[in-house]
Amino acid sequence: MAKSLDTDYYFTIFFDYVRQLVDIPEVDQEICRQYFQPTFVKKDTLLAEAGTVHEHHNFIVSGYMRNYHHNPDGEEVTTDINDGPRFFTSYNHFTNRTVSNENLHCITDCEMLRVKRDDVDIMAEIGITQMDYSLQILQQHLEKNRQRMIDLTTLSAEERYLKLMRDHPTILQHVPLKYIASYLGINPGSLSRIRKGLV
Amino acid sequence: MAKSLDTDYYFTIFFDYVRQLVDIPEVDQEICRQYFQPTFVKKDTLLAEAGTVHEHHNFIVSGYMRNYHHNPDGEEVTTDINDGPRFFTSYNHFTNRTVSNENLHCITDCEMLRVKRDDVDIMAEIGITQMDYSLQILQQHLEKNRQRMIDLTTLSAEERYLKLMRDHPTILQHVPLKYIASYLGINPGSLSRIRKGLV
DNA sequence: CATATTTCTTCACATTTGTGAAGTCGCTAA
DNA sequence: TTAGCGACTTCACAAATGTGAAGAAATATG
Repeated sequence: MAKSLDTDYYFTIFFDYVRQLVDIPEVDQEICRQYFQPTFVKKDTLLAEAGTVHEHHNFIVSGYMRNYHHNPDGEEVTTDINDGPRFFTSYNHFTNRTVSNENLHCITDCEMLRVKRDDVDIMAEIGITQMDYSLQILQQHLEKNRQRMIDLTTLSAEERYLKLMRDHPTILQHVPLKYIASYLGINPGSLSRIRKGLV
Repeated sequence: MAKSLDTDYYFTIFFDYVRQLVDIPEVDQEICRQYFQPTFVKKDTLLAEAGTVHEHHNFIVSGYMRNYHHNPDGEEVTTDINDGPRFFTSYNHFTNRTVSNENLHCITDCEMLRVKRDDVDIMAEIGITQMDYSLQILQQHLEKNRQRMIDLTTLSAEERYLKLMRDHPTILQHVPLKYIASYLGINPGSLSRIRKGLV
């Protein structure tokens, strides 16, 4: 019944995060403990690969991950950088079980809670809470996307970097600059010059 | 029972659109006909204003709309441009009934189906279909956003314009260039130069 | 129809950002 | 330790985009 002590706090962090949006009945919490698999992943692991069907829904307890793909020219493009706690999945391909074109890269050591694709459906059947929550979290993501698109269309490269620095200072300490440059849509050389100009 | 003939095709278009993602039982269709209000809006109408709580969920049957706000410098920024059929609502503020910072502007004459905020809840109670659909449509939007962010970070201004031209040629015929420029994150003068260079 | 207003274009110039080569630094593996 | 590799920086130059003013074109208004 009781889980091993050392991964207990995974769920503490997880439930605290979820409770920001919606209440979780005891029953549902137990279901989560049953299906979510505490996982430790070493730095520089490729958790899910482009060209495959992603089998897990991931919740980052701690650590830094990024999402990237290769464009038609073969260049790597980082589309998202995350520091937990947060869900981190390419919803579209995941729910439809289609081949994803994205790679999930653990930049640092990561503590995660993972749930298999099939188990998501089982959980959905058991309780409606999960669906309700899904709606909310999708909306939250949409809102974040909206802001990021506004930033990309209205801010200069330097302003985007400054904003990232202000809003997510720890990312800069953990994530290689080349990924940050790609995420911000800035050439690595240009980012270097921008950083130089700030001191 | 029967609706007036001239707005009947509003629902035809609406149901055809929804059916691309999910089946709609007859019962649900009747509920939709009951709560969705066919609306005709003249060109250059401000359908919903920043600083207010948006009271309607909008489905564009035909016409061109845009979403814009004013940034801290007071400059107008177009964040989305749509040609129907499509839903068009700032989900986040709508579902939470919070004051929106966005303006919904009908660029051309628009045919729409609108449903009041309160009625959305009633419909949700009646059937689960609507919720299931919401999940899907939110995911679809997320996917579109993702692609747009990729374009903004990896394509040049000219490439973004060319892509819009290729994927949505009719937008160019109906939407003033200043809005398109704002949407693409390009200075209107620069867009003019880019267009000149293409012939 | 004439006028006023808005949108779009054009231009010269400033600024920002990209590019590719070269160099520095630090880490890792043999 | 040393060689090698990847990440980051630096530089000079090229290219792309922004800016503001002026004018042309289109559209709205009386």
